[in-house]
Amino acid sequence: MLQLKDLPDAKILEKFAERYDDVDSLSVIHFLNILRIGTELAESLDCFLATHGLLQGRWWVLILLMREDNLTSTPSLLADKAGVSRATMSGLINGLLRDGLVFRQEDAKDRRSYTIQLTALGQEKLDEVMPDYYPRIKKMMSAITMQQRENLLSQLLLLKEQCKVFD
Amino acid sequence: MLQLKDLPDAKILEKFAERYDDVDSLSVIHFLNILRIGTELAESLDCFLATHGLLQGRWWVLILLMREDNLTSTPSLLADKAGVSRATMSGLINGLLRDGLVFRQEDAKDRRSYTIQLTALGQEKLDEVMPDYYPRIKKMMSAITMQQRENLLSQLLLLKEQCKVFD
DNA sequence: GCCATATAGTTAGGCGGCTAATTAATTATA
DNA sequence: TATAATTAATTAGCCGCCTAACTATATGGC
Repeated sequence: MLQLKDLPDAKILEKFAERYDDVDSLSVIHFLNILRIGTELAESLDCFLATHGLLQGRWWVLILLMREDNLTSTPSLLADKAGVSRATMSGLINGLLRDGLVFRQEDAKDRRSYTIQLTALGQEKLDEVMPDYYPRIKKMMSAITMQQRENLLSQLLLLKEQCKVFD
Repeated sequence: MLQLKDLPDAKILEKFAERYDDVDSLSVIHFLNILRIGTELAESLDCFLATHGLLQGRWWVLILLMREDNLTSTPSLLADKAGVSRATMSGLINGLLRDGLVFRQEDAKDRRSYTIQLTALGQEKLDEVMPDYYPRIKKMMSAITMQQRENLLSQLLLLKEQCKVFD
């Protein structure tokens, strides 16, 4: 994420261009603005979740469980889907267990493993958050037309493919 | 940041729409994709900085100092501009001091305060990183036309203004 | 001039993420 | 079948961020 608040303007970049070759001021400004706005959108979401006593990590675990037909998954699958390490998932699950939002069932077949299932309390938590979440997302996205959204996404996707410039 | 890897598709959201009203699947998918791509762009930058032994926090401090005519600033100004707390800036500055990339001058007027200045070594560090950074940014952004970039930014800006939906 | 208030920076402690090492169990192979 | 390799989860320890509390200094009425 880009925490930087004081983004460079053309004047500042001109100064840097005196010392360094190949400074394309507009590219830099555009790139940083994209990162900055992404950060602000994500911070808004975090802030919203906080009003429901949740952070992204735990919220996504609950949602990933609710996606499953039997409301059940395993720590390693959850880690992969949530995009965190297994160590981090251990911690997230412990917190959710402590609060009674999920419960743990030993796996009879593989004694190294266990499954995690959403509890009624976990479902209640989602039933509190999601009906507040979806309308807000709908409202936010309604700020731009469907055509604009598709353009936006396709252009972001082009940039994402260019992440390889940093390899 | 959106760490989630397994973004929901229309089928999953349909399932959620059975339980919750007002689920606009496309809005959710678009919103999460924007956050996800933003996260990936930021991760690429982090990864690039890591190859030069830097993380964003310290890198931005060096750049903020280089922007100044006398290569000098104060901890609190740096914290505001970098978008981190003063406590965090204390830690960043200590690390940079330890590595000799900045140095500290007491303020004769106000004994609570001091100034931080970029050292020759700090400048060398930037002279190593920036000539590697700018061409990559230029190359990345060249994936989309100037017109597309402006559209992209103006649409992202519209969404950013809608962050208020989460208040 | 003195005390209340404000301000600059640091410290302490918490949190969520990471990697690397560890424990325990399963699977494959010689 | 004994052992090597793999896999699942946890633990330990680090890092960067945060807030709240603290220290030291400066400032502004009374």
